[in-house]
Amino acid sequence: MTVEKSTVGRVTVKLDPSDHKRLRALATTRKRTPHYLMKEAIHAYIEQAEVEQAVLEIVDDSAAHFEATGLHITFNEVKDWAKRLKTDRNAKLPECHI
Amino acid sequence: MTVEKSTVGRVTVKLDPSDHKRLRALATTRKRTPHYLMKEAIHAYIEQAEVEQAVLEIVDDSAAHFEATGLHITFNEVKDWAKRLKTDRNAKLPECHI
DNA sequence: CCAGTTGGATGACC
DNA sequence: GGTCATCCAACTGG
Repeated sequence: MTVEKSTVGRVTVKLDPSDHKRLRALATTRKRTPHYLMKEAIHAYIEQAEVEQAVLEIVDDSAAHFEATGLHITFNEVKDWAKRLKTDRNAKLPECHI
Repeated sequence: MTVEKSTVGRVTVKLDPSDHKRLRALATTRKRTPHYLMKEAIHAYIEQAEVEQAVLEIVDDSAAHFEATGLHITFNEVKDWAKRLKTDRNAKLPECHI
């Protein structure tokens, strides 16, 4: 309507034909459009990258504590923690228990 | 090299200005060009996506076993296993020990 | 300086 | 919304 100026942010990404092909294949498998996956890829990458730095510091520091104390945590707790990091970057690891 | 120049991979991804801005900020922090990160993002996404399906199946099946037996594994082992999955999708979880 | 490649935006078409 | 094509600016190797 009203010949509006969409001018939505388009960014031309130059990727290898191999990547493009795999992207399309993935989209077909997921019943999604390749473009949707590209947006997801960029969006996810940014979120991960921003959280990445925080994770590396927390993990490295916490991991050393686990090995030093010899404590163990359940695999389920590790997964839960990792998922919470994506939405709560200040989420710390749960209590360590034998 | 077959003088062929058939439109090298150019994929225009329409993303929000917020994503584009964050992408540029990330590139500046990493001392890389924004475009390079975009390629990396798509490439990494494909690799992860292909392995994702395998991980979900293995994790779900293995996780149930951990909870059922009540066994625990070290956090370090979980990290090592996750990293190996990216290059070895048939890598199974290490021995469970109390 | 020119050619090839990367890096980035825009217009057009489906 | 999704996809392709073309042009442009900059850096790089010869």
